[in-house]
Amino acid sequence: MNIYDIAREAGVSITTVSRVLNGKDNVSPATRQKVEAVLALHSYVPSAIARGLVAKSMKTVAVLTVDVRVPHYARTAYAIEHECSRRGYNVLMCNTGEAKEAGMHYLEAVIEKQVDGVILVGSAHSALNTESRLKKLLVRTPTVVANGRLKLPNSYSVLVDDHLGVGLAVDHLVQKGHQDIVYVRDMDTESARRKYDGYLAAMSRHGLTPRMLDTQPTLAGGIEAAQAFLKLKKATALVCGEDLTAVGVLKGLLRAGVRVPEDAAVTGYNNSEYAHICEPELTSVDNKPEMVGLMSVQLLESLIGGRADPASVVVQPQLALGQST
Amino acid sequence: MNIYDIAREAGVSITTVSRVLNGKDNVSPATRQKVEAVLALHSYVPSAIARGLVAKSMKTVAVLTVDVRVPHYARTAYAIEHECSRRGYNVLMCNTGEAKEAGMHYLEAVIEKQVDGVILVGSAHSALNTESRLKKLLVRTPTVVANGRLKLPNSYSVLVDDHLGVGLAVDHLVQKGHQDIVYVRDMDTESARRKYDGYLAAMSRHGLTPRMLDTQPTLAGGIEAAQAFLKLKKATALVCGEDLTAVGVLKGLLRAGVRVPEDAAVTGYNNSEYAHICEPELTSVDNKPEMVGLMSVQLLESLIGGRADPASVVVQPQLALGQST
DNA sequence: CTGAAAGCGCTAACAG
DNA sequence: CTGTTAGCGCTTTCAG
Repeated sequence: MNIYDIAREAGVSITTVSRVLNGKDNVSPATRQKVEAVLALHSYVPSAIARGLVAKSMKTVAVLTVDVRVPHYARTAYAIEHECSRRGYNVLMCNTGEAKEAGMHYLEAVIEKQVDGVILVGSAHSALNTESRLKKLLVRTPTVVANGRLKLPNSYSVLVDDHLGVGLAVDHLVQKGHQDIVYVRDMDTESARRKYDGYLAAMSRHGLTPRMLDTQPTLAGGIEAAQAFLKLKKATALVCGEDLTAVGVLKGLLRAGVRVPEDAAVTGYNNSEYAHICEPELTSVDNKPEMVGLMSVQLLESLIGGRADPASVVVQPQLALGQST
Repeated sequence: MNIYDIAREAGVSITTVSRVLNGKDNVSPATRQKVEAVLALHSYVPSAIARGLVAKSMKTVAVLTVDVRVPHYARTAYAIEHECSRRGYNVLMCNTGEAKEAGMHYLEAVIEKQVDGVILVGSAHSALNTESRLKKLLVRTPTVVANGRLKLPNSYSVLVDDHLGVGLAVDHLVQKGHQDIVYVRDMDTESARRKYDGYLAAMSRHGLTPRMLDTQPTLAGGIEAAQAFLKLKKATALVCGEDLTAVGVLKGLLRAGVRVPEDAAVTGYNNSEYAHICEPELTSVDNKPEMVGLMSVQLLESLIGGRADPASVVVQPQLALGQST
């Protein structure tokens, strides 16, 4: 059942049907009614593909995350989808994993589908910068990177000031009287580097000596970090790069009989559900994924619309206090 | 840059370019090479929209969940996307929320886009059964419901045996010596009803008296349930309908100084990350979202392919032991 | 092995 | 207000 069938059945031209379909006003009430009756009778659904061919747009944007199962990405992706939907776009979800090849593969697929824009979530995607094909692939497609950067002429970023974020955690601990604050480094992305730099800067600002423990961003990684922490002399607080790691640290400390926050304080990052599930609840840096998602879509649409002065945006994180500090 | 430009530049017909693009074998090596050179030179990307118009398929499926931020849905959606991608499909992500209207709205949008199929995740979508438009909307679109049902001729389900799942939890508690096992009911979906029925059946099977507490599927809801539980006389265990609720219950018990599992045992449902984050870790029913996602895609593709005998599938949950029982 | 021509379902000038 | 006519970029007969 296509527009021709409808036109024939209503005894009008396809142009008229198209006009009714698109709510144009240059159709007489009588004709409109006649056409609408036929439309309703068959529950007619126009083909967005055919429309897309003409309009060169399917009103679709692609969102690439490493893995939507990671709560922080899920929140960002949700916010993006929500805002896109509000603006009449649908969202293609892509879980790229860590491998660059997979990311490129997804990009190729969605570029073929002529998505109106692409949002890359997470600084893990910065690795794509080394792909020479990338430039050619994305020349015609507006791209926004949420919390990362891409060196391309038509790509912009929404960045979270992670440097400041970790600083907030350190300042808070110092204010609580801590001096020997250890950083638990758990990832190796661009964003993770900004966090660590933020820690170093904050410690130096307070005239304190930085110390760092390396581990994995998992529960087990956190537990190991806690064990390592307990062997350090007179360290009293841990600043973690991820909530999950912080929860692991908490577990490790509690299992060793260390009281939190009395004997040791812990901070997390992301202020995810994880931070609220554990007991005591974590003090964590809220890096505003909903805001980042919203801004990303705003930025993307201004790029799609070819509007002037799209500028990269920086979101300010906030410290969310829990009982772990 | 379209197929005409390539054809002109390579000095061949568009038909030949199309053949090269699609890897057909009826092209001479020389011609193929010539065309491929031009293709590569311009990093040519064919338009999936134009192809879609001819093929009447964009190799896309829509996945509707209430909210991807819920870990269980995120895991299911991830599994679906992963499997779809493997089979050459892209996935449209839709967060419908609880309202039926929103669900219908998303369905209309993706049906217009001629998705090859739709996967509805979660029994919350069963509410759509009351929508009369639904039937007309989905007549031509293969539909799979993951953990729910839709009364439509061309829709099939992948169901989790939640009745059995809760039964496993009860059996385990009974085996541990518990008699007074309370059910914490936290949702009102089809799946939640199956869980409660499973509880009742299991209790009756063991000749025990069922008791039930009603609350919300949130941390706060769990905490309230724990408080209510403590007022009951001689109850020693709680079976919860969701991990998040169970974590709340745990929190409530620990805060009241009740030791888990010594004084009271708790089980969750979903075996999500939540279950592992809390201390002690939860014994939880693993309802296999990855398996459900995989089966859903398999089923959907057999529907799309018009293959014979697609049948609804039932997945068996398993009990994942933690330290909370 | 190669190309001409028709058409997928729709929108958009351009005439009436 | 309405219809005719071209495409949008591609695949697919059907002839050579």
